[in-house]
Amino acid sequence: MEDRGKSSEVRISDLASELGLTKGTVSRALNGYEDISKKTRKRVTEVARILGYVPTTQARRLAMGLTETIGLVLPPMPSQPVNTFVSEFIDSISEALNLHGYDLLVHSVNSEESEVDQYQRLVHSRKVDGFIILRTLEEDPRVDYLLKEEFPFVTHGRTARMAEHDWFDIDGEKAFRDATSHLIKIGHQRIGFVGGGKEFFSAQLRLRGYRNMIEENYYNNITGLEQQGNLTGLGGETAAHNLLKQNPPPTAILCANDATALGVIKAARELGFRIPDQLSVIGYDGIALGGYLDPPLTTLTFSIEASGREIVAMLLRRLKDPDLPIISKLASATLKLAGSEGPPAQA
Amino acid sequence: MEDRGKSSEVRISDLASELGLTKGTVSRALNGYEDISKKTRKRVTEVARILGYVPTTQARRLAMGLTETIGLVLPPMPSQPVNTFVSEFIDSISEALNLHGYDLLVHSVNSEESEVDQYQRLVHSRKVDGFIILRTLEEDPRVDYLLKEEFPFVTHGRTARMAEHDWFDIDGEKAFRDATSHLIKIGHQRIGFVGGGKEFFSAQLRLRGYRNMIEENYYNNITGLEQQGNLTGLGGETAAHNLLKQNPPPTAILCANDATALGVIKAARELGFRIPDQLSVIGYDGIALGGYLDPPLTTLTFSIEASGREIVAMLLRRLKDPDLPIISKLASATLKLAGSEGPPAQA
DNA sequence: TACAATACCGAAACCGGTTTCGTATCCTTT
DNA sequence: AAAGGATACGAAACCGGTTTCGGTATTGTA
Repeated sequence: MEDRGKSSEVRISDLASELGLTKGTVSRALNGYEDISKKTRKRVTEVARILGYVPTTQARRLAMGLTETIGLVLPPMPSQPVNTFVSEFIDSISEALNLHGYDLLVHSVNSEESEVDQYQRLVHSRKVDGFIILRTLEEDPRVDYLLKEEFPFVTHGRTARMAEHDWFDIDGEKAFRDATSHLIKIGHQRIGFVGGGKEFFSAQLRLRGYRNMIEENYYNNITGLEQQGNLTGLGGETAAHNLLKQNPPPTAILCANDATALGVIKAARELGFRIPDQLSVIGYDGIALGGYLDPPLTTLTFSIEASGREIVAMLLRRLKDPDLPIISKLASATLKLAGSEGPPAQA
Repeated sequence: MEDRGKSSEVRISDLASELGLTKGTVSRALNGYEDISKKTRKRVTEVARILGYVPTTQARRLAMGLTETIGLVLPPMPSQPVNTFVSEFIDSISEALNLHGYDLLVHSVNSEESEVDQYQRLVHSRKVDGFIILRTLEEDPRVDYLLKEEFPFVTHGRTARMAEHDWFDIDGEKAFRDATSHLIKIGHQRIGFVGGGKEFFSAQLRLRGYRNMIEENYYNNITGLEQQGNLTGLGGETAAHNLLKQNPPPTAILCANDATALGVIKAARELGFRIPDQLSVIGYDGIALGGYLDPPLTTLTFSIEASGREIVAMLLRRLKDPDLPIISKLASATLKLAGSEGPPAQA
């Protein structure tokens, strides 16, 4: 309403001379210092509004010694079939950050540099106050580096050093206990599992949940049903082939994520298995698209948006008070029954 | 190799006093000015390396009067089933930008503010040098605003004012001519179309391609086969219901994007149509997940990564030379035949 | 040997803000 | 009426760099 067409090029000094004040006074007036008379403050804010003055972020941040920016370095994505997670996550954290006056800086690692180099550059050039780390590994070099630098960050996912840093994670172990338990309850005995790489800690925890529940139910004499995947559709396909060629084949397969589940389903179809009659499949992630499969994908789901908000809140708390003890939060996933799982066919 | 454990807090003044020089001299030495002796320059760079000096970005940018940052404001995403586009796009543009020393700032619009407000804030606070705009509308308020401010930007997608601004787009019109032509060639006569909202210019152009090809082949007496969708799975479902309850129903349906196609396929299945025997479906976007459907989705595809690189190149050219005439590029999509389309069943 | 040219660096202003400190004016108090 | 304390603002330093300008020491030339 008040803007004058072209972008306001008005600086604080312009405002000051326009008002017959010094820029220091103008700054204090606008920032609510108590040593400014009501009358002057009103005059200043009024003229600032009319002239469309907005402080230059760069200058303000330099003077105050902060960046108000947090960094997100996108991990290299190995041609995932369904990366919807990343965009939703970015959306949610940027919204949460913006709400608190923070900006989100997104970097990606080019092929010539290592991932840690990217972090190092951002730290040294002081472009960000902190990081959010995605897809943690059990032994994570990014975590090692930032801990060494004592630089603030929060991970999405735990690591071997989780006692030393803030983290947020979904309780994948419990989630897979639940899913396994559900399958057992409806009658399955030979339940397969397709995991992620050993390096992904979260995927390992999901395996642990599956394995514990299997052992608790005395099926531990049934072996050879664990497959190492890589969290992609292709990995799911080959793993499924390995499982389904067994005799007898498993009647259900749990997958460490939905992408893997898609691969498993594809391979199962090609081998002539009907889902869910001859094979139950359960994924993990809750990608929206699962609902459009035939049958719709039963999966373990959680709110990406809530995760993002929570992580941002944790990071901002950390930035405000670096001496806080480690913060962590374990949220839970819920089993969303759709159509890709059911009782096993009668033998 | 040379770093000293904790983050380097060494400033240019530290470096200067360490060397017995002034910071001006150090700055010039590091930035390749000609009035510095070889010997001094070597000494400076050497000590800088040992101390791990890296210039503070904020200060450098303030002094030089630039931000080296470009902004991306995520458009509100109405629960899209498959947003894989956004993450891939972000990945590619951030990589391209980083390569040229630019940063990517991602904002999202919270519910209380209008989208244009978000742009306005970023412009006035001088956080970015330019924008990349996604999902253009035919009448796009973001474009109107930035043109008024004479602020640099490149759109992904055309607008009604495309003659006045830089843009990159996929030739959706040609793509849908191709797809329609393909369907006609394999024998289809009743070909349906499910579009996007009227406000999305690109979706309108896809409709135009479809319509032209239909008319050229004298099927223009066949009407009522165009449906207005909204680029989501749900929209596809309802549109498909409308089309398939006709008598006779279409034997093929073209969809303005893959999400819509998923909805169409789901609805078709529910109504008992076998794909592709009784109904051919073709999407647009080339989402990776299409390959995991049964049957795999035939779709019009293009390289998101190449698009991102191209758009970044355009924007950087624009920033370097604001007086350049309008730059634009129309890339083409290719029809990726999979399994969701085929000859119509014999009548 | 004297002088002009050149090479090299120091000093200081500047970018656009914030913040500390000092002081003049005003009001209150005794 | 003089002293004391608030009140409200100006002056200046500061954040961490870059860039212009000017001066001195060194070299080259006559």
